Amino acid sequence: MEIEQELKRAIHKAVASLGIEVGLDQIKLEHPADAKFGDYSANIAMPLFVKVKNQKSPNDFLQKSTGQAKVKVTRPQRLSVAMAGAATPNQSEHGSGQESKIKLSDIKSPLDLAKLIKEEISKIINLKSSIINRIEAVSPGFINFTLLEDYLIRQAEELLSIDKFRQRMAKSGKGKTMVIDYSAPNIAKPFGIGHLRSTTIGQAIYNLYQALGWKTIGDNHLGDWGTQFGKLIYQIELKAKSLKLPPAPRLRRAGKAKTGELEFLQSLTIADLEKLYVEFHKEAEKNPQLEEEARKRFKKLEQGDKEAKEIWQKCVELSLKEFNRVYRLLGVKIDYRYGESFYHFNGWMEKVLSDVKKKGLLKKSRGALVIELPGEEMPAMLVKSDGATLYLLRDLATIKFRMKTWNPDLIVYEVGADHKLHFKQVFKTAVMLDYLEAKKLVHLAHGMIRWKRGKFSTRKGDTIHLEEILKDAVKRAGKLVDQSRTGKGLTKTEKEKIARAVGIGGVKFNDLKQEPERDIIFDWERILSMDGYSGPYLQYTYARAQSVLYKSEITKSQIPKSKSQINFKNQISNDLNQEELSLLRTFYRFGEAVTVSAEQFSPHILCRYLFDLSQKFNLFYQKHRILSLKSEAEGQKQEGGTEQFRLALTQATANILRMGLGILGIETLEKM
RNA sequence: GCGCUCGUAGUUCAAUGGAUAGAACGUUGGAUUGCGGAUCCAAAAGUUGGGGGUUCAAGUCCCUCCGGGCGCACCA
Repeated sequence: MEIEQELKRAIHKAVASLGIEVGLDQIKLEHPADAKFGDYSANIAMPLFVKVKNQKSPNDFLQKSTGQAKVKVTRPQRLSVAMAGAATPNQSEHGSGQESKIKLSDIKSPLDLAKLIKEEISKIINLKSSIINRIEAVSPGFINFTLLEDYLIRQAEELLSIDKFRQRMAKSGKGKTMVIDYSAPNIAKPFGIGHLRSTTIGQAIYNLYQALGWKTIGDNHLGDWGTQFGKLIYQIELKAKSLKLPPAPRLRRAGKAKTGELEFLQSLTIADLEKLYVEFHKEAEKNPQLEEEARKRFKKLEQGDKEAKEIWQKCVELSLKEFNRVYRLLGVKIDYRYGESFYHFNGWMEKVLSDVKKKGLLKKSRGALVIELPGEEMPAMLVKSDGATLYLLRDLATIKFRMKTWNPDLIVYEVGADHKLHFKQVFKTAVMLDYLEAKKLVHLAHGMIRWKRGKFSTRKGDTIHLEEILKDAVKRAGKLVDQSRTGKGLTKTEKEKIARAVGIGGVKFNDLKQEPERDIIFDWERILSMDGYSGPYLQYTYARAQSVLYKSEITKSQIPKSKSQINFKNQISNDLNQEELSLLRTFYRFGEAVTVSAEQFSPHILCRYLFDLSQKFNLFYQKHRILSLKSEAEGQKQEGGTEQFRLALTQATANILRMGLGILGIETLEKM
């Protein structure tokens, strides 16, 4: 990554020495899609050419540049060009006896300018020729850089030790703290497929920032407070009444806790709660009065009613049991679990309300407490007209709490796109209350998993349980292991472990490989797919690489800990072949893939990278022998250097896959 | 109605404003007395929803139309 900065500085200097001023931040480098164009490419000559041309007739330039200023407002980069005239001091300052044959004024095309810049860059970069092999100016005006093989090899060597590489990667985020709010299933509702995205993407973002050296704090903001409990309480009361069961707390006080409503409560499962919730909504459709009843029950709960609290608690218990099962299956562990109720029981919402009052922002509207947001039609509602709280208030309380507890540089919400408006309101309000600056708040809104017709609705009961999918995935993976040719020598427990890692890894990867914001149409086959661009493909590549490394030790009877000591030094006797080179050219971009994934909150970028690497490795593997053959006569053996070198390539690939998959929350297997 | 968002091969998706729009699945054909065939290679497949504009350069930015999705205070 340092190389990129260095190149940019060189280009900047080169351009300046031609008497053209551009900001360093306006120099852009990219990796050309086609490897024949080198490793880095700069397009600076093309926009500059236009500017340089226009400067020739001053009037023209004025018109053009003002006209463009208008257009460019929306663009991030704006070129400011101050071209030196023929006899400015600028020119003489840089002009030496070595001045290029082509003059700036003679330039006819972007390509000419690119050539001119290239000449200047060559002068600068020649001094550090241990990095760049070739610089070319090509039509229509790109300047392409090809890295030196030696440099690529040095980069690859860094990857031979995972620990060292991790330390290096963790430099950029030192001292920064991020809180990420993810998963957040709702109590008394099943852990549906909708929460898969928040959980896997959120965990990946968490891991990405951690890899970059941030202090990361994961907080599972459970939906364990709110009017939905009013609905459940109502429905449970109704059921208990129809069973002629007296309310629980009274019985308990009377020492007869084993019967009645309490027993009914004890007998409930999460599936029952789900059913009750759906039943409520069915009834409420016919009789809107029920919504009112539910609101009353929630208000009772919020005011501390014992009976209501008992039912609530039971619901929380039941749900947590289910959630923990799913998290265990997923292999996800979230640092904290401050649910919404935490902010009720600890008085955080009152604190927020008093802040609002102090700022003079509290308004009453149709009996409810709201804040008016400048530029927004709708005010943000904090408290309902009946005095019960709303989730916006709880989210504000959450921000206040998180700032006080961790003082993070960034708070990320991995929550579905259907909450966009909500978070817009939350963020705006939090800034108005001076809790933090707007730039510290990010809503990473993932698209919905939905049917062809529309989104899943818990209210109608048409959810798909995540647990069911995960179990199915493990089952399918199990079948694959049985069929696999290497599966034969494995024990039953080994097979089970593999099936689990492959099944769960497959589901997770499937969710991560797509850009987060787009909707996903639910497709049973797709979510369980295990070939092509999939988790198991990457896992397979890793296992294959490990297998080669393992064998290399057996044949050479090396001790295991020497594995990571394979190195490139003085090992290359021949020219690199195309596949070796393409691996080397992929290796050094790993850190960049991690950084970009994190910055853009897009794990799919890392997914792409890892898949690309795997494809390249598999092709390399197919075309070239890594280990020398024992049976071959001494003289015919691969030269030792080649084997060492290829083993190092294999080791680097395996290490990247292990780190990368680790970040994605996917297990790697030594055998599968 | 208003706001946000998406529309790319048969399907599912990529593509920091750059070069010939790339993958995977599916289809067709091929590869192994060698390190794991859960692999690899090749081929066919595209008017990037339509139209206009900005730009040296547009799938990408702007406008407009069409089509899907999400949201629009007393659920979360």
